[in-house]
Amino acid sequence: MDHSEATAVARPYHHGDLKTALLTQAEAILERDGIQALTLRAAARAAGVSHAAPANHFGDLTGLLSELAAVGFIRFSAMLTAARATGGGGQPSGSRAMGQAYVTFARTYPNLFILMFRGERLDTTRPALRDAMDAAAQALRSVGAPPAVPLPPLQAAARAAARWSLVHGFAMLLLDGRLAGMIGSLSPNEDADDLLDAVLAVTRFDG
Amino acid sequence: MDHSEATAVARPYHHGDLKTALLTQAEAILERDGIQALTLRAAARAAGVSHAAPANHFGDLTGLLSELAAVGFIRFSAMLTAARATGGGGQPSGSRAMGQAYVTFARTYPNLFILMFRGERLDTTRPALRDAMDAAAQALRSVGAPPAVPLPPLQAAARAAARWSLVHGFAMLLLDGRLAGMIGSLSPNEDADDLLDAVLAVTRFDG
DNA sequence: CTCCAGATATTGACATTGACAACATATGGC
DNA sequence: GCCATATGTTGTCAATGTCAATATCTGGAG
Repeated sequence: MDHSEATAVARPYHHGDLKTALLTQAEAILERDGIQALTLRAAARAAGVSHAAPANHFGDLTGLLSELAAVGFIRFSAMLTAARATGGGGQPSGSRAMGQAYVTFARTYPNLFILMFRGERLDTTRPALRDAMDAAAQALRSVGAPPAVPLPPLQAAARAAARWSLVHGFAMLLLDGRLAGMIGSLSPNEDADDLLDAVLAVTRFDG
Repeated sequence: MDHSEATAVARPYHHGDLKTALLTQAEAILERDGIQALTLRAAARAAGVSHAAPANHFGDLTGLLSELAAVGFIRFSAMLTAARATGGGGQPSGSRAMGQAYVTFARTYPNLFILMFRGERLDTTRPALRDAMDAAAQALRSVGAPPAVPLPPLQAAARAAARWSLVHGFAMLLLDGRLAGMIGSLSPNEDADDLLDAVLAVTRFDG
């Protein structure tokens, strides 16, 4: 990996690990300046390479965004899995902890989260993205203790979809500022986390 | 409104109702070709005017998208209000009917719905958009019968946020294809509407 | 060790777009 | 009737995605 010297003076023709560097810079641009500022050329500039260099690693802009979303899904899966392990003691096997982790991820990496869940500009046939999404889906699916008596498929699917929809909708509305009014009307010492706690406490999936 | 003839042969220098025409064409482009195809110049072409004409009515691209989102919110409010009136008899004052109307709107105008709920490219300080969003928020807020004994603010906010998050998250995940696997695993004669019905039936907000 | 095929990076070009400036034309109030 | 203003056009510029042609490096076959 290390080519002795010649790394500092005149940068070598080949970068060495440009794909990783581009993804790192792309995420920095995404969170600092927004999705509209995340262009192939901006990532290339940030990495110190020519404007066409990214094409070798990602093909087109969709490729770069898809690989970046894959990075996000891997990180997302790790956070969800860690939350399930930590909040293990609870009744619905870490369901609350995972809901909080879901929203925490969205608030920590807001633009990345939106990119991940906006299929529009993603190519889900890319293996890296497909695999990362599968991992995240599996982490999510492991929520909720299996009921004593097995439910009919529609009921089981409904509970899973309802749990996911609740936290996903909350995260999306929060990121878009749609809950700002509601949060502003609470006590001054209550914030979005408290609202989420109350939402999770108030909602039951046992129709 | 009608300037006798001279409308058919050589189009007059002034369009007459260009703002409306541009919005109509913009929505057609949005739903037919996707958000990335909705450009100022494409809308101008579709309306048969020069590439810089839209600037007179919308300023910049954000202006066009914001006005289009406003049109969407007005239509959205009308659908929600109609659903509440129709499904009135139910227990939680049309809550189920409004949830279904919410998702029906999203499925009928998917790209418009996503545009409306992606603040990124919208200017919510535009009066038209601000007003339309306020109307929609009020239509949504009118869901759920006020409880017999008034709840503490956090509880009340939590129920409202939970209802909204549930249907919004379902709509978003559905539009993004994230529920496709779940729906595919149901009976062949069950679809997204059935899953939504089951989700709404299974979920209670009475923690 | 040599050499070359492929991977990696650069340069240059082109069409498209958003935005702006300068100008043309129609409209409505006085 | 006349002009301030709204509305529409033409021309231009920088930025971007994408492609083609070219340059440079790397690793393995011989």
